[in-house]
Amino acid sequence: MPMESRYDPKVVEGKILKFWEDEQIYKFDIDSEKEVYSIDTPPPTVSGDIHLGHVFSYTQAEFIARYKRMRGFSVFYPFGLDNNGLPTELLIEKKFDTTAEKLGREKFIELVRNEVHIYNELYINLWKKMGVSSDWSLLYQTISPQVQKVSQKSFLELNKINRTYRKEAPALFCPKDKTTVSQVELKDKMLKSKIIYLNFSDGVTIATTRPELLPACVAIFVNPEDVKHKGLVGKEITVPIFGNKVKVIADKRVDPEFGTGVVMCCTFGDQTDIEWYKAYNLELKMIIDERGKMNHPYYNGLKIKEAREKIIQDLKDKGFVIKEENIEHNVNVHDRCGTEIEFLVKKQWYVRYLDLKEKFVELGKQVNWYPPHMRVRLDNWINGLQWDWSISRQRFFGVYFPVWYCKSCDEPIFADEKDLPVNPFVDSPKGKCGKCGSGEFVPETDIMDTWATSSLTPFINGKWGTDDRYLKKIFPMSLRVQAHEIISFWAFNTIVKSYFHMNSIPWKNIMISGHGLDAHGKPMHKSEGNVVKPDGYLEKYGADALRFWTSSSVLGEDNSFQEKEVVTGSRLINKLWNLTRFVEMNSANFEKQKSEFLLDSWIIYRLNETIKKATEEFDSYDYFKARNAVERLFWEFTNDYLEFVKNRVYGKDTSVGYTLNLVLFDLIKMLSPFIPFVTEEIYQNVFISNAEKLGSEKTKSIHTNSWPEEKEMVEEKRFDAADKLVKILLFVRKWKHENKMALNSDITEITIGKDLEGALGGAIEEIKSGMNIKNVKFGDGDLEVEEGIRVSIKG
RNA sequence: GGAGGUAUAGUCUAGUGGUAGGAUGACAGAUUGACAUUCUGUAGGCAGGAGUUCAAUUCUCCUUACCUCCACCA
Repeated sequence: MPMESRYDPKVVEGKILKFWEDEQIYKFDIDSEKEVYSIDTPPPTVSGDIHLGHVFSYTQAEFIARYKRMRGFSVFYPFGLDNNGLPTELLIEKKFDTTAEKLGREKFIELVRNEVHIYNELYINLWKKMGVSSDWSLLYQTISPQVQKVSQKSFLELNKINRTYRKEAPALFCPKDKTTVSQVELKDKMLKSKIIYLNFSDGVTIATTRPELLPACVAIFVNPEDVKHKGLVGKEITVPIFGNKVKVIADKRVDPEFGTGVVMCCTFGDQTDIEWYKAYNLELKMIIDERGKMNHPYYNGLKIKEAREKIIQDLKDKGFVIKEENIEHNVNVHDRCGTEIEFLVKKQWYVRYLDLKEKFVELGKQVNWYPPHMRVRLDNWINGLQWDWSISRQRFFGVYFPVWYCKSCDEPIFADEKDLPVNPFVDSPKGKCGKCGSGEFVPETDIMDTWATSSLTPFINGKWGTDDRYLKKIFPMSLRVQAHEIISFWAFNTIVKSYFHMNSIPWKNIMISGHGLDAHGKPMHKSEGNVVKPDGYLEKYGADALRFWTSSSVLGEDNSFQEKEVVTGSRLINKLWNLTRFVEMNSANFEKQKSEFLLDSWIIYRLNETIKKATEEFDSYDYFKARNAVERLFWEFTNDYLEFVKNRVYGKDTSVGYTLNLVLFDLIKMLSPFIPFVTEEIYQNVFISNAEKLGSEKTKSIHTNSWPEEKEMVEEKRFDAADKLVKILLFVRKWKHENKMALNSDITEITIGKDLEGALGGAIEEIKSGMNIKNVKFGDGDLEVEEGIRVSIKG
């Protein structure tokens, strides 16, 4: 088939995509006898915000998938979408300028469900266009009933093995919007405030910005290193106005330099209060209610700010105030309305795992980490864990707990596994409360933490509880791919769940990608306005060229996006295209044969070296080093070897035809994981008909063809001679350039050092033909090519 | 504040205990029997300081800057 004179990615990539889909090239066959290679990829959060950073890390896994497929594995490569979480909620709230609270739970959920597919399509289309070789029939979504079922099943199993419990815990709460909020909805804000120095008993002075919380004071803290206050530890101090006594405890979270170095802990004024409450098992005194009003009798239902004014006045009147200062400090406010966040106490579900820290570290070590140092982050995270995993979220759009509570005694009732997935707002439990016999129930209103579900991706992919054949085939998965900032969440929680459910590590290998940065090396953030969208570049240069950029740094390193890098990619693609055209035009007819030419041995030897190197690097997930090796051979092949054998090509020498096709086919194969479209097009045009002649199977697609194997060995001695020949030819080329001669002009005579006569004496014709040299002789060379190689040249 | 990472030509990136490789841009030249989205060549670089060593860009420590995660001032 004659090739088009120009390669147009816009036309070809669309055509190839359709071909892949029609022929189901990437279909996973559950019944295949081949060894399975299963990949656990991150389901991107559907937030409407796709940028080149995503493309960067996702395609890195893609290279591996394609490599493993060519190595003969049955590759299980599913894709997922994480669309059940808060980002999706916020996306829809923003689009319709509404909130879940305004619309009401059921209406809101319906709206999200109806809208989210629009965004799903954006993601899927982009990944398809990028050439992601997933089996799209394996696509999962975290809002789907199947995934909810897996997630609820996991919860029930954890409950069965006594790994869940319910406990009162603080929830973030916005007193203005009267809603619970999540951590990602917070932002820092500098606020002007007053800090009041209060006189407690025993000569203790405490500085506080929240005097209204005084009735909720449950303890007093000092730093253990603080010499000034060492004597206080263990004493009981009396709280002003309210007169109750609280203990003094030493804790390193206290900054001895701030205020007076003595802190009161009120449940709950801020994050530290919560930590202390948990760490020291302190009494709980909640004095702010869900409407943002004080419910302590002292305040008689005042709002927070009014309460502050009242108590300050009261404290002043009674002489407890020593001084007040104006300060500016950072506080957490609700992103949407700027109101200072308060804490509420709600009963929430936890997964008990604090007793297993050592086990988790050990499991982390059983996984192979690429790059290895990334494991340290997991270790640090696990070792620093201070409490169990809270999996309740006071939001709307997510996986429901399969739980109801008895209306009269609050006893939890769990759903039956065979009824999953359940919606506790719609479905009801069967029978009566096992504790009190009541028949009335209320649903759990919280939803599960998004990590409680996404930590189950191996189980979701394994169709756990639906078609366990999958789980048997793919678990533990061969590879997890993810970015580094979520090691402590996604990677860790997946290890936790796999341990509880399967007593196993979830995957054998984990590959951690870096971030794609903007052109100035800054991370892409919406708020910075430096988010680079892929679409324009995809349109302009095609997916192959864009993938060239994503493969241009080592695994785990960040890489800044440079359009020029994409241009470099498209030049390589263009060169590859034209090289193939040249070979096809001149050497379409070749026969397998042994070549007597030194240059042929040289390029075959180099090919073998490259295959070996690329294979090794790919096996350790170092796609970039593999690419580098292949790229180097590619340029040697086209700029050096091909130029030196051109006269043989024009002379229709069939032995050069065979070598050209043999090397080029392997080059195409080795480049195909990186630039899958153009290599497929070349394969379909040229190599599919010659595949068998070149020692490969004739497969439908290059991507299901075999990874190259090393060719017949070239003796070291023969390669050494060939390598010297190449160096001499390169030297002559440079000499021509320095003497302002055309590269195809004639050289009268070259004299090669006599000591090389043994090695090169039989290759006179090759030397002549390689650089258009009229006469070659051996004798004394006056120019040094390199140590041991000397020549003289007559122009 | 804690943990981890990074620092290499104008720019983007490899790599090494002993002459630092590639891309891109710059400059010079060649070419029209595949390719001007070509080819050949030239110039240009290891953040700063201390230490270990015969030898440090590489190993150790410190400083500075940036990135990620965690914590965050009562």
